[in-house]
Amino acid sequence: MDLNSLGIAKPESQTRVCVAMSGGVDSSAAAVLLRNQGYNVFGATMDLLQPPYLPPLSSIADARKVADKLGIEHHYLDLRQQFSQKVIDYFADSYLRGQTPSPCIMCNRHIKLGILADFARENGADILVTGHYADIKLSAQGVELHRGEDANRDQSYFLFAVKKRDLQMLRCPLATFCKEQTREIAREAGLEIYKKADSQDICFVASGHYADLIAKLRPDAPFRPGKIVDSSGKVLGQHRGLIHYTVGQRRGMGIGGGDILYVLKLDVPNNRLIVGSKNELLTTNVHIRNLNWLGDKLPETMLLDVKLRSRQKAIKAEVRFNPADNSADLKLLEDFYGAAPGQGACFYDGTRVMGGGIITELTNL
RNA sequence: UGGGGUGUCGCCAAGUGGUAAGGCACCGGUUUUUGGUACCGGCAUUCGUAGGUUCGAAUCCUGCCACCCCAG
Repeated sequence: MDLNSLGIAKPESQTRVCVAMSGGVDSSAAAVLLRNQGYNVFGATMDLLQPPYLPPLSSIADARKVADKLGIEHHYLDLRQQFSQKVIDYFADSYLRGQTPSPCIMCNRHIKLGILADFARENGADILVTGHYADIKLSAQGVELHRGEDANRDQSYFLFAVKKRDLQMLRCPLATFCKEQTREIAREAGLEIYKKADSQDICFVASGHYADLIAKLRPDAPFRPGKIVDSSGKVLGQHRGLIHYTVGQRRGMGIGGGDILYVLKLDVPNNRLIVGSKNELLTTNVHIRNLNWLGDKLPETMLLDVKLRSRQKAIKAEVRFNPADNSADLKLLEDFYGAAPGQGACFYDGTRVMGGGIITELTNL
């Protein structure tokens, strides 16, 4: 039996596809595409937000309208509790430790894939489709996750922590379209949402006010002003509370007169912000935990390209894996400034995402 | 009190008669499924102050003020 366009050995009409429908342009267009190809499509919309977070922007209603218009089955999932635990709690607790969380990575692992993938399987789906901009390639060994063609829009970084099992059923059909084409698909299908604005920023935080949210959730977080010191301990100024800073940050310290200063470290126990020159920010070794491997067999060591921040280009690194505790040590072979604990380290072998982990410690030489 | 020095944007700092460089900070923007980085743009009609000389001064002269150093 030949494989259909989604890599399943069944006719389209018997291939059941769950589309994660946010109510936005991308996921709606994805639903259009698959329905038009004759797949047995159903939509699932996750309800993620509840007070005191941002209101859900009417996207659930939009998703339902789109499903109706397309004439496909639609399911509503109330995941507010799970989202709050797996993403928002993680986000807040990370700040308590003086780290810089990547909520989108956790959301993709636990919610958008994780729970939703389980739901899709329970409802007989062979495939889960999302609007992510990343390239899924099928090989004899299974599904491979690759970078999206357009490096500017590539979202593969945010998917490295997805469970291998969930990745097997993931497809991202938008990876070959540009945004205009995607909108056109939605418009041609008669969907009103075709001109909706792109989403951005953290979905549960009003732009520019994440500290307010943490203050509500974790009154014990490091909000108190304290000293800004250089690496020798010399006091240079006052910070507004460690919560407002991240390693590698340059602005917001208000210290002028000398060279450019960057945040080197958040010293939570002493409530001090340690700053220094760009040279001091150079990171040579990074330790990661929560290793997620998407390749076939975990090697002992491997030369990989690693992306340590979403918008930073990948650099070469020698990675030594420690399967015993699911960690890895990276020796960076190119200059990298400002790796921040809490951020994701995504591994690439060429265009393929091999997995990654969460940065916990740095060594600057 | 005597001798010397300094006073230019929040900070550092060019500029010694021709009509205020630059850096840092700050602000704004671009990029963006993480408020980082990067990139772009803005930012002293005014040079401690009051007078004077001059066609024209932050730059020369005088008084005053402030701070610093040495002496006492």
